[in-house]
Amino acid sequence: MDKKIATIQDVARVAGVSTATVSRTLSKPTVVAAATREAVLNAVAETGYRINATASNLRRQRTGSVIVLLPNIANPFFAQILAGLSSILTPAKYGMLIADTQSGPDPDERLVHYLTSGQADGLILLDGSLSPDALKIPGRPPIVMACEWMGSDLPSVRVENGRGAAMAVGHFAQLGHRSVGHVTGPRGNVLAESRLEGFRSALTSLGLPLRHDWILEGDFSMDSGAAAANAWLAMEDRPTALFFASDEMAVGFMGVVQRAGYSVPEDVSIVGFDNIEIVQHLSPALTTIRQPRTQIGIRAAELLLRMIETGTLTGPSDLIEIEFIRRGSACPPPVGE
Amino acid sequence: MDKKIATIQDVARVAGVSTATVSRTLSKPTVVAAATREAVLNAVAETGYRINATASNLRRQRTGSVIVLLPNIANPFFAQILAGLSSILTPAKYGMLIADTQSGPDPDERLVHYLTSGQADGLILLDGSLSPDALKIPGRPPIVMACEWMGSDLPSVRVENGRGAAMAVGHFAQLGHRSVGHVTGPRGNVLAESRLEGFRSALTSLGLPLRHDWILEGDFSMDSGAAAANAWLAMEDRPTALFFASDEMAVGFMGVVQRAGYSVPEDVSIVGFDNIEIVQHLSPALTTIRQPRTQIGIRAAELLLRMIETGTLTGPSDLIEIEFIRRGSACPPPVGE
DNA sequence: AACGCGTATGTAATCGTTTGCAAAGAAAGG
DNA sequence: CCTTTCTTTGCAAACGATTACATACGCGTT
Repeated sequence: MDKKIATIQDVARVAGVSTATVSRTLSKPTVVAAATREAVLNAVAETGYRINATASNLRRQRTGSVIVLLPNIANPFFAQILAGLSSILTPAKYGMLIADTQSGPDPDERLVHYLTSGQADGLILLDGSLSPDALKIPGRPPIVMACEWMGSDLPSVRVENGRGAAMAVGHFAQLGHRSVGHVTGPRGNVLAESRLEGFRSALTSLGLPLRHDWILEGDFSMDSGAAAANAWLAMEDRPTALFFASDEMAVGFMGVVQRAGYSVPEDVSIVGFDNIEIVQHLSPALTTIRQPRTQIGIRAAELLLRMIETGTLTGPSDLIEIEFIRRGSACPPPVGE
Repeated sequence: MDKKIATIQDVARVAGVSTATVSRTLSKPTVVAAATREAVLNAVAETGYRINATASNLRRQRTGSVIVLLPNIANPFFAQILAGLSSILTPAKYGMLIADTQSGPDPDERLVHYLTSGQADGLILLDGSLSPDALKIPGRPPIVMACEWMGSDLPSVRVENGRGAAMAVGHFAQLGHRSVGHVTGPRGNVLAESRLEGFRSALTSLGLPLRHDWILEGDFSMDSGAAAANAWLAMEDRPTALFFASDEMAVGFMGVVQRAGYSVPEDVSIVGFDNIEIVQHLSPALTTIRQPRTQIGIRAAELLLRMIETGTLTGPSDLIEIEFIRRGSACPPPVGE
């Protein structure tokens, strides 16, 4: 009954070699003679030796893990990005540490904490509303943004948010809508801002009216979509089409208006953003802008690994194509309006 | 420009004390004299010292992180459990390492790998379909199951799956349904099995017919719910009520039948399981069984931390209350059927 | 003066690897 | 037979913290 776990010393003793040779056999097998190598591998099997990651990391001055900082784990939107990240990090022998900025008191402070704590070889940021000041920290590990970030030149993987908004507005215009509204993401969030900006400029370039009372503030959540629905129901002069900065808000909206006896898209056309899995199963299925979330995760992880490997803090930014997905939640506006 | 990060040695030098004193000041401040403590803290501030977790962990023979093993990160169901876990682990200074069993080739092998690799002080399992053999490993870290597991006596946090199913069936019976079907989770998954079992025994104890062709196999996903809908539509003799082993399947089902021109609940009553956030925003809002997922995560994390702290491999099992949530997706069966 | 005791600090070993350097031996060339 | 070069291995010093043990000092007691 071997209660204690074997160390490299034990393996060395069993194999009749030095610890150095064991270490080399495991890390660069080509430099040791074939016979020795075999002896060592046998000893490893016999003792059930597993390399102690902590000791290895200490000696090699690395941690073997990257931290993913996101605003809210419970948001399914991030879950798929995580899946993409994991699919790259795991095979590369990096652990994926998850931390959410919301759970603590001050999000920015959390960021600084992780930047300085040396707990990770790299960071991936999924939160679009963190302060850029944190970047000044000397000796910080490489960071990759997996979304846009205000005026920062951090390496990033992002998505054409503005163009997505323009696609939505263009679709409405093509269907004949002239009164188009927008439900935004939280103020201060870059994703929200750039979608709003895209919405605005698309409206003006298409010669459609831009009405402030048709721009409703949301926070990406379903509840805020439901709130927007109530606001919409209470309006005197309603827009016939609404572009939502997130699918979740569109879902919340649809639930309320449908239960109020209105029909989507006959009474109001809507387009979401993200293409979360569920929206294709709704009735009507939601027309939306697809963000390839797994892809975003994969690219971000690859980029970060490259930076860690080469030891640079800068890197290219990657722009990922989005796609307009036409389903059943938008149609021409009701006649006579 | 201090490129290099300060070590405990630097702090000791600046403060004019030994490294031992610095370490003690930081870990148990009461044992050092007030004046020394202040000097050390000043030195810490001056040098910008951050404790090196890797070195600390090596010396203390721990890792400071726990691994969460789940079947599929992208499943929003787990996201909230993760949030609960995180809310406990983070304040307790434990990192949360996420790994999914699906991404690799052999899930069981992954489990064994993490069990033996010594990368974590503890494990939390969210996958209901892993082999119990893995537990035999000597010297393994403590494990907590956050769901049921076949015939294992691992400490766990679980939910009254069988009772949930019985609640759903009871509700249907009370409304007057006599033909009740079930869409299951994936075969071999414990959650799925116990809900199915609960469904079966509830039917018989209520004297309702148990028909095999009314039990459809799903896999918890929306797509499988949609498939079940097509199967239902194709039936000669349809059940008037369906209990789903997951909300997601119920959503998939509802989408298909609604687009096929049927109405929920007038044509078919449905009840889901989980109470995922979205279902209250659907129309009709889904009647379901609520599992307090954040709560599950919290309890599991607390249990695991206690086990780590006391160094035991066994612990109590925690049963979390579920709740029947009546919304709008079930009503009395259509007359004349 | 000797002793005991408590408090505060320092010394140095230790955790388990990795790796620069040196040494040993073999092969090759003159 | 003496260099030179190459391959293979071992020695021992890191990596940066924690902590058992030793030491030093102050102060009260006998």
